Amino acid sequence: MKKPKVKIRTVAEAAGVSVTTVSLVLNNVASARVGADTRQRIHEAAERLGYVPNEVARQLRAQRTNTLGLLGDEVTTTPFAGRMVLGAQEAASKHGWLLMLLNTGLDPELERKEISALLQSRVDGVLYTTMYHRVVRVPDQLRTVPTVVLDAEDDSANLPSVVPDEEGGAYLATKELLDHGHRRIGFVNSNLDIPATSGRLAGYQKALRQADVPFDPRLVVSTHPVSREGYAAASELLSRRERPSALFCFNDRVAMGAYQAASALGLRIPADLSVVGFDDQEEISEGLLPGLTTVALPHYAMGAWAVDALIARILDPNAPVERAVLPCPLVRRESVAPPVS
Amino acid sequence: MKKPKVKIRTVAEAAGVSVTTVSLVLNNVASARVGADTRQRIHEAAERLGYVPNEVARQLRAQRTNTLGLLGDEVTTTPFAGRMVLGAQEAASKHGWLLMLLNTGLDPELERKEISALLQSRVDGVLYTTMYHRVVRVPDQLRTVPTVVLDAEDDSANLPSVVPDEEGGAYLATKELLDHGHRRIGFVNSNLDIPATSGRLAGYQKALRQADVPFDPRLVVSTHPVSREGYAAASELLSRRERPSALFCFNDRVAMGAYQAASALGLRIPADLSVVGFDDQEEISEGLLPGLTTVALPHYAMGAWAVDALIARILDPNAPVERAVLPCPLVRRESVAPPVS
DNA sequence: TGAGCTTGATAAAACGGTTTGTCAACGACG
DNA sequence: CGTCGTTGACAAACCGTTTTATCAAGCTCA
Repeated sequence: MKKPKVKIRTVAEAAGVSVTTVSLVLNNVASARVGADTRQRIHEAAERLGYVPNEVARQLRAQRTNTLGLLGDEVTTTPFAGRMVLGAQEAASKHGWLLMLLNTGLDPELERKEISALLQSRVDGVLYTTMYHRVVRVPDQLRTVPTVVLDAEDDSANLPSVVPDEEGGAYLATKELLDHGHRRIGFVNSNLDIPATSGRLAGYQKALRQADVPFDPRLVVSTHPVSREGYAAASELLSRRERPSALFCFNDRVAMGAYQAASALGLRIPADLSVVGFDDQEEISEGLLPGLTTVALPHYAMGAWAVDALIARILDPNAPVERAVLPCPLVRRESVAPPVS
Repeated sequence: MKKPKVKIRTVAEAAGVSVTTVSLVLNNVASARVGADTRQRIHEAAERLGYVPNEVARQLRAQRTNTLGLLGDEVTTTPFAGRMVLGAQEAASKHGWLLMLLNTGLDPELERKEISALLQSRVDGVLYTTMYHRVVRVPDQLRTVPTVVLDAEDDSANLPSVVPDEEGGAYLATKELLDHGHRRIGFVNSNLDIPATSGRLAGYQKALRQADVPFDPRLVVSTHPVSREGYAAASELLSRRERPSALFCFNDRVAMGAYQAASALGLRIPADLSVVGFDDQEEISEGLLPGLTTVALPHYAMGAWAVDALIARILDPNAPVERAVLPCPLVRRESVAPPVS
């Protein structure tokens, strides 16, 4: 229970040298000239005493904390974003930086003060993130600290940001179905006003166009993108006289509803109906039978990219403002097969 | 782009007083005697200059960071644990503390040094957590810093910890089925050697005993608790001559498999079969049709409890070592109904 | 022999706050 | 009129590092 706090001075005295010398040696300062024997003694003393430098003192002196703040609208902990946080965390760790969690609550007035106070000199930069891809207004208080927008785009467009390539992902999904021979491909889109809605529609259309399949607006239905609504939308689509042979679903939850709709209609997947989802929420995509072919959101990669970009900006404030759009890879499972001819 | 760094000295000069006085006034030190007019001037100056104290300097002086480390085996960001992190984060925030994220990677040797270095004086305490409830050996390096074990129990049993009441949750789940009149209740348990397996079995048995329903071991099957295996296990159970009228599933993923098994066998839920899950993973429990009645793991509450306990211990190292077992509430949806008589 | 390098090491000044101890001025009181 | 307590304010020490500037000693070379 004793805590004789070994500080740098302790080591210095043990090695019979000055504090300066210890610091120089332990930090491997290139310009320092210290005899080999002295170095030896210092290292030994430090080792023996179990010396670890006080990081806070260091931070004060260096005017840098090597810490990033992950600031989000309750996001940070949404199950969805887990991998994004992980990507950020591991990237930070790779650079030797730490990640601090900050949730913006609901009271913006209160939050404003709190955040700027907490941020003050505790973090060198901020990852501003949202629960899902959208356009945000970054709080003014962040103007003073290097910031990167994660899984979102700021309206002013002068901050680095990283978002998923919604269009590219939808293109891949649709193309996967086309490549298997499908021509009547239903699309259960969302009815939310977010980039994913328009982006995925664009990707769907692009793939069709490229395959010379005429776009039929009647095959596209919009709905609130949850399982229950997906069930309803898919049921409607699949009950038509000329039913689609495949369904591209806005997300995995919708796809889950589609599975249930197909089951209710006696349609087997993928024999009678092919389905592709979006998001790759593993509880769903892996849990469904058969496994759901879907498009993965690059959460991990986005988190990592954002951290890299942020640290780059901290180190060099004049670094260019990049706005990344990361690819959404197709994850093949068992829900796609050629249509019955 | 100017940054004339307003520090406490700036305020002092602006108000025409000493640094000491500014500190005293701004921190509302009770024992300080400062004239009302002077206070006024200081507050005005601080406000006008937008002064915010440098937190790092403060930490150095106070020898305290008011920061907690959330340390886990990749946990911290598992979708599952999102609400746990949120609970911890919000509790910390309530106390005015911050949360730092640390993932223990895979290389324990490397990790050891890294962690102890990072921990050194950057955090005042550590939340040691795991992906799911189990017994862990807490790394030695944590012996030096106040630690609370979250969603796990340490083998030495001398650290505060908080875990879900597996038995109580299973009891509630089973009782819910019994209360609806079910007597033949199948239990698809996990085959993993974790507290949840034995605890949930105990709860299941306790509920049966209390309802005077004899325990029939043939109604219990063990399997790897994922959807696919759940499907197989449930199929087997439901294909028996005397099939159970209800299924208690180890977790929601298993329940998801059970839904699919029921569907394949032409059994409607809840008319022909009642199902209760465990975990309340909302993507599943809310996504299934009908909604899955399940037992929620108290992730949020556990996170909050752990933070409260940790801060209490930091403030008073002699605080008693509590080991909490938090209740798992039943979440009713639509998957339970009386059996067909 | 002394001027000038080089080597090895250090004292002291930051970094930006908090806290302790001291002190001058002033009114009250004996 | 001295003494004492109170009030209001501040100087200086401290927290644990890093870094700059300085210095003594030894060596080289003219």
